[in-house]
Amino acid sequence: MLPDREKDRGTAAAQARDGLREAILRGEYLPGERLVEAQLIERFSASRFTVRAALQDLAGEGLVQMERNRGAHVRKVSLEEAVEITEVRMVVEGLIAARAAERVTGEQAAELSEIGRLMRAAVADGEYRAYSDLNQRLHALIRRIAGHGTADRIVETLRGQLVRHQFMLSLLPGRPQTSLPQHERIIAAIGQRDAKGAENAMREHIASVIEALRSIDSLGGPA
Amino acid sequence: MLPDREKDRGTAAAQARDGLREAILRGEYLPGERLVEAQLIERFSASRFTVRAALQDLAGEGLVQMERNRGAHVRKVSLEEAVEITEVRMVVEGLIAARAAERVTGEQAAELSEIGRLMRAAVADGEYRAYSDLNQRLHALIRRIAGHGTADRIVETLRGQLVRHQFMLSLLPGRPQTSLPQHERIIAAIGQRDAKGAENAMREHIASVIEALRSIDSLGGPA
DNA sequence: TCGGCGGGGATTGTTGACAATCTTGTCGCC
DNA sequence: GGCGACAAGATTGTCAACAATCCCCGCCGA
Repeated sequence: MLPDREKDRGTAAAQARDGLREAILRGEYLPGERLVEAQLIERFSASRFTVRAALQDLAGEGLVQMERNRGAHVRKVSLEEAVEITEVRMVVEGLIAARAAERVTGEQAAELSEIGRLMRAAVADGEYRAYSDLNQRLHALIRRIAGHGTADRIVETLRGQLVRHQFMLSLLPGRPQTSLPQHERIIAAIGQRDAKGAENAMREHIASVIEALRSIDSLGGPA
Repeated sequence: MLPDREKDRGTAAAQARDGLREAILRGEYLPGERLVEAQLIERFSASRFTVRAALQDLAGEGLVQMERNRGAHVRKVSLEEAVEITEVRMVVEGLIAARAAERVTGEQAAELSEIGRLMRAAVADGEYRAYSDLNQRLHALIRRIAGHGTADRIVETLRGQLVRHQFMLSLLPGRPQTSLPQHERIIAAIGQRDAKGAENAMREHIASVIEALRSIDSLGGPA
């Protein structure tokens, strides 16, 4: 989906694009906020040409929205859209998990188990920030094991569109207790090279994320 | 994934982008062929600025590949990539089919059945071109019923990257006989509002497309 | 006081020119 | 005759200026 971008790392255009993406993902620009070209020019010491190219790229990734003669805004993702995006993530990460189960090596399986152990420890100690990091590491490792470039790019793009919602998710009390056993099932299935089981476990996991997403809204959701 | 583009329909930029996309999809520019800006400027009577924007957009869709200082090429999709892309399509269209089964109205179910009847007739009469068109109509209708914007955009983007391979698929003798019953099962499951069944039927159908894709290669594949 | 109507400022859209880079063809040397 | 360096041409990368558009604000009349 996304084009390979390894070719031009370091150019002004790439720097502006990556810098702006980071800034948006970090929450420096809030959803709906206007991205004025002149400001970005100053911030990234780039020309308008470069800034516009960066904005167009990020529009392609779904992070910003451009309207003719009205400029660029940080895209606002409604709850409904967030659910849709997560539904797609559910099936694509399911595919990734299945493929990871088919291709996993012994060493990689051990790495997965190690993450699982760290996760249990983090939950037991109430270190939710660490747990959240491990969660990311787990999903990333599974994707690396699967080695599915197309699915990978899509998931990465979708994830970018959700950072804001994901962030709120991690604040939900009780989430780790819910997701820990799900993660363990995923790890176990991949370790046993059980493709179908891994896919199901991953889908159930993300399905529960969708439920959590919905519950966020009902208790005074995003701004 | 793709940004909404209804805002600027009719502008020079949109015309260049859509025109170029059509040209690539029509096979007017072959995979690997260079897209020289000067030529495109003349062809679409657009400025370089506009042409570059169009190229960048299509790069975001995965149709063209841009390399710094080396210009834009029509992206070449290897068999392996084609399989990957179709695998993702398999799971995402599965999601779409499941959702279509949940939301289908009586009228829409009748429309689906009608397409099924026409398909049977087309295969019986050996009208494979008509069958291929019906195939597209069927998938499009299912997507419309599902009303899943995010999944829709992704499938559309992926489909674009495969036109060349899809085209060859339709030439495979015996394909219609294989896929007709699969289509019938999809239609039946959606008609019965059987979400799980619809998803499975769709996935089996596209899984068989993947097999067909692989077999194409083994008998003297794409240039 | 409220609603329509310009005017001014800000912002984006577009163009053409110039600079940097790559590709190709040729020449000279080994 | 083959190989590498060089130069010319082609192509893309970047920029700054100009034109078009929109939005907000104050003004006028009902």
